[in-house]
Amino acid sequence: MRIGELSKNTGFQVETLRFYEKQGLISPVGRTESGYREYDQESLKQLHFIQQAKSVGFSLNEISELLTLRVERDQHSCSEVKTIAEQKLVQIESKINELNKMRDALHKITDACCGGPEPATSCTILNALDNV
Amino acid sequence: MRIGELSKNTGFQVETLRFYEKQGLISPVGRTESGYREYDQESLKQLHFIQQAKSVGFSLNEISELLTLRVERDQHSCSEVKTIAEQKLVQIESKINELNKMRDALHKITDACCGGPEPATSCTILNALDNV
DNA sequence: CTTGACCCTATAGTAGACTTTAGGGTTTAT
DNA sequence: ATAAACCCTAAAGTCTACTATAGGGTCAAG
Repeated sequence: MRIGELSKNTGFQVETLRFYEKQGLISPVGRTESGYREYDQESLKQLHFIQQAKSVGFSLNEISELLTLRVERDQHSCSEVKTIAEQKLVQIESKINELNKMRDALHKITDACCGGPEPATSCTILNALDNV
Repeated sequence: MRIGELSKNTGFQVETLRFYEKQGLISPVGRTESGYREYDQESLKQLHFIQQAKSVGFSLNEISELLTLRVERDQHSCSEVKTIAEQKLVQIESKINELNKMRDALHKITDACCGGPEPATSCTILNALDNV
């Protein structure tokens, strides 16, 4: 399968696939005489893996690490994999907490504002942002 | 007050202050003969405003917009301000939702993993990321 | 045998929010 | 008077994850 077909089968754009190759995430099985990349089912599987990993919040660097573990499964322990996953979980949760705090703070000052057509001369939102 | 003192009083790095000036967020009251920026209490207030706005999730572009409203309070209505705040609230909430989904998905596959010292040959996390 | 779809490389650009570098004046304390 | 600390500008670099551009081969169909 050439890159265009791989693109259709995975939803990743052709440029993205070449970019992922440069990042070391995937690589073609070989090249045709004319230099075209050739891919097989394994590439397809790897890209599905990448899609899934992205969807649960892993960065490309982290995915690269996970792909290594995936390929070298027998040389690595479950705990190694779980540790990475748990770290990501902590990161996601701390982002959620941060955003929750933002939402609450913003909610509070937004609720206090009348939102009416009158000039914002003493707008509670602007005032709230003023007073530290 | 020169830029170094403003930096100390606000916690923003000197380079960041100059960067903010380039972005149109702040500007010195004037310059000394030798070209040094000079700031007053208003700069301090603006930077506190910026800090607060950042802390509730506004981007620099949005803060720039808010600063304009802040300065031209009488020419703008409360509803203008509130609209911006509410839009941001919606954005923050949708980010939270997205992260919640990620957390749940990751939680599910992480919980299923034993996390033990055995090889990751049939690690449930790696498998989960494999199977779309 | 030519046209269009497809492929290649290398390099640059995008967004956001800064940080770093290079090169060079000014002020202040000793 | 000199060294440290501080200030200036312009331009380039950082990070993430791509996207776009320029310029140029290859393959299948008509």
